[in-house]
Amino acid sequence: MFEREQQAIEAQIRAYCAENDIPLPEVKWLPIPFSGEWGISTSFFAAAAAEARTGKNKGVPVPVRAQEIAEAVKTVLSGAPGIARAEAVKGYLNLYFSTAETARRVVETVLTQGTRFGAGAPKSERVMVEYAQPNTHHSFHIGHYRNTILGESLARILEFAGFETIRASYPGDIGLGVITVLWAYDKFYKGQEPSDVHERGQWLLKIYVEATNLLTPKDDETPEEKAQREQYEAERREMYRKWDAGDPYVRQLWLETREWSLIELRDILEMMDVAIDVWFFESEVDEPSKKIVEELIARGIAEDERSTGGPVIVKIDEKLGLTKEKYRVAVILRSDSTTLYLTKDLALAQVKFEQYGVDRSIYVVDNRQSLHFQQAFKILELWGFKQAEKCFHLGYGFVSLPEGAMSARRGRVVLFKDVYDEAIQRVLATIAEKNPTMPESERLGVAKMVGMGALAYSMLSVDNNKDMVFVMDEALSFDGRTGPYIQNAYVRANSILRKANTTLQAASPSFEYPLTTHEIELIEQISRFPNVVQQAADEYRPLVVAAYAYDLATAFHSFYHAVPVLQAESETMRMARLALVAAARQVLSNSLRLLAIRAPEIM
RNA sequence: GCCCCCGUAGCUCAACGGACAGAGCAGCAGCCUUCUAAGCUGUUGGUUGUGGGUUCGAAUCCCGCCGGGGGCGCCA
Repeated sequence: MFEREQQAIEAQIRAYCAENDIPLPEVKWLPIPFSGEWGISTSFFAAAAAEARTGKNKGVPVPVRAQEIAEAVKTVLSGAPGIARAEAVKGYLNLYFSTAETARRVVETVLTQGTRFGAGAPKSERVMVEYAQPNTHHSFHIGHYRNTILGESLARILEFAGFETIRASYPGDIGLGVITVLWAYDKFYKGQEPSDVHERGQWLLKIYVEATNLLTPKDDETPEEKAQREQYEAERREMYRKWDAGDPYVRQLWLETREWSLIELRDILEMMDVAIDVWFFESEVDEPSKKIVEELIARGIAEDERSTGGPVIVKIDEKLGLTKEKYRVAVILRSDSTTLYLTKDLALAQVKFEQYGVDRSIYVVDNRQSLHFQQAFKILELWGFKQAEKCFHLGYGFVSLPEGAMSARRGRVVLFKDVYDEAIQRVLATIAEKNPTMPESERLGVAKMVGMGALAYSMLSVDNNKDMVFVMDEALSFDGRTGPYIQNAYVRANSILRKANTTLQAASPSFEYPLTTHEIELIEQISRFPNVVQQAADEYRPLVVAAYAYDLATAFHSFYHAVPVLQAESETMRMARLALVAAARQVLSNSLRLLAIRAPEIM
């Protein structure tokens, strides 16, 4: 927040250490815990340890020496600008800010910068985030939701941190699963499709499940059943072959059914407030990827076993000279010369870097595919694609259900649309109970925002790489550490400001009065936001923002409960607190936005 | 067999290598003539799976083990 002062202090510390021959590795600033006042702190353990290694001060324990240094530095720093007092405790140097000045600067900065408060300086790097990769001809389930909300939040964070960000969606619109649906639809269901967008999408999923059953060998199969199944299997293969050859009938059938899925997907993305910049389709990189395979064969990286009925493979470990198996052998073309998921990812990487000129490419895809991406990136490297090192797989734990893994085939999936509908119903019920005076015209809109807020937060408040079990009652809880709790803080702030009926920008607030600990804590939280954004962007972790938003909301709720604003005892305090409330509302709004959660004006 | 992820309070999860490991839920006790009680305050609950190592300092980094999940030649 106060970088200039902080740097000046840092320079003074360095100067002191240099004069006294104390090696100082780095100055790391931390907020002072056990608050009640605020400030920054740093420790001298590293310096004391480094000094001990040089042989100086033999026999003096490091913590003791660290405390000595802290005390010495403290005397040097007395009277530094912006610092009310300094103390040396247990090897730490704590610098307490002067409260009135700090409070004014924090609040003013937020109100001046508004929606841009916390944003990072523009970085000259273009980042692509790929997420939202559901298969077409299926329905969007809660696992796809985690992927999409994670990717969207990450994209918003990176963008806000200053990176030029491109959001990419990569629906799986071709592959054996898609062909399976096409085959069954064409054979058994053509012309029977439901009219509702979502029902139609879900209907395709039902067809997929049925078709898969018809095609899966059964234990007690009769010879007739076996013959029937093999006949179906042959038809499915034939359909894939025709698609691959560009057969007009199959292609038309495919485009039409694909569009049903895409219509549903676009509708869902809109519900989630997600705006994709670039749509890639697997089918579009199908042909280009075959060219890469040819090149890999020609250059001896891939081995073509098709003449003996085998596929085209890359023996990655062998090419890298590894003795232990790590990347293994990857199949990059089926024996019938059709491409695989991996094949297409090779071409897609090329498109991203060469056609869209990105500097970095992030793939938000669940952890189970980590081998796939390691293989893809290594093959690209072997191929000589130098940006391979700029590809990053952001894995996350998959979502399962209390009864086990989701399985479309067994009909055991939780569809996003069902959760969405349920969320809205629950919020409407809660509104009826808690805020019966809310106008009817507002209710649905608020219910959507709050319901989606609860769901989004339940996903984003768990670290990416952790698996999660989806339980409706937990995901749609409105109490405690949840999205609605944060939204409610925003609403309460908004309510005060609405009733204040004053314009704030007139005078700059004065905090020249004894601040309560609640005000101090709230200002402390507000001032953390820019660093939080930076950390989240560096680590690719929306969780950092999610945790912060909750802490900020907690600080606000406590403040709200304990500190009168409209009824403050003096006009100065009233104006200062109104400004603080406005600042808190702004930062709550900014952090919710990074989580792709909307902030309702009332709830 | 090899590779990846996870293991922290009864449950679900946090914790830039730093000060007393924190929240929510569940439990218990309080707070609505005052800005929205979707809230606030207090309280119960821990040998961070385990054994070593590195470090002034380890839940965090390294190695081994145990337990759970996932992946491993023509699914995506």
